[in-house]
Amino acid sequence: MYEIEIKDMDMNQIAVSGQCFRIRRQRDCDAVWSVTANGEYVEAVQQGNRFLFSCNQEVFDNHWSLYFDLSRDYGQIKKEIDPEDAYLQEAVKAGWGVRILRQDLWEMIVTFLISQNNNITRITNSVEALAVKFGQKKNSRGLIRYDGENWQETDREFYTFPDPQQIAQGGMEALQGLGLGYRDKYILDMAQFCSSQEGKNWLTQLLDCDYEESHKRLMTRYGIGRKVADCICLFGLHHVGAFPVDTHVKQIVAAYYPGGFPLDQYPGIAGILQQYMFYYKLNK
DNA sequence: TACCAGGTCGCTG
DNA sequence: CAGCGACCTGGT
Repeated sequence: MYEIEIKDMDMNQIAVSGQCFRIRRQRDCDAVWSVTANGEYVEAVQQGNRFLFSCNQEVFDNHWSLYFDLSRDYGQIKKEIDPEDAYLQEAVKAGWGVRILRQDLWEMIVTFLISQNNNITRITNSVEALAVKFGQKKNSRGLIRYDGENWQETDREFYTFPDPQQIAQGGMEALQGLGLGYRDKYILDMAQFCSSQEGKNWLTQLLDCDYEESHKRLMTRYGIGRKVADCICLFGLHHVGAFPVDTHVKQIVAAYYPGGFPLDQYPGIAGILQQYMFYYKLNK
């Protein structure tokens, strides 16, 4: 176990902010969060700014610290927001603990292919169904309460998110029954492409492209339009200047930003502000 | 019963 | 290039 103090972070807000679909409350205990990412698993308990993780400090420093984007000062971001912008200020007040996680590129590609014209409950179910069906079952450590106040480690099982080959393996047939709907063909096409050498290179090279270039390259693939490409840039490549405009953001802009959202005012951080607004709209 | 959900595709004008 | 209907599916 490892205990650490972290500012500007709230597990619940992150879990329901619509950027990740594999952070959820541990089924046996509401206070425990289970997090699956990059082939690893950890559980966490939060009390205010204090967090207890089920991994040791070395694993936390090498893995989870990066995942939770701890090197970025979100307090500073908040200070850069226009104090006159009432809606954004309200959004930050509500979603003060939202961060942009550093998630796996391939997982984000598949996840946001699933997300189109869909809702968060169904996306979550489909992502988990993919993991259970095609992912690898692994063992890790979790947290369990042993008296009123203290925690100890316990064994857990989890499923990794499947790689392209694992998803492509069974063809269209294997993708039925996962609630993917018509998106199944996009996912199969992407899985087959990313299993090829050309696709592997494409994935690797995306990591080195700037926002403009990666957005352009993502858009060339079947099933990825402007919005999904922006989500992949923001959540899978950590281009936090990307500003995905979905149905909710459209509604926000229409209601509160008659002249359009002032993107010019926030170069390089618009995606973080978008996340505050998105969280606020869905959870107020 | 219709409409909606973190949209995109394919077709039409 | 812009506009528009179709689209899996589960929930209100």
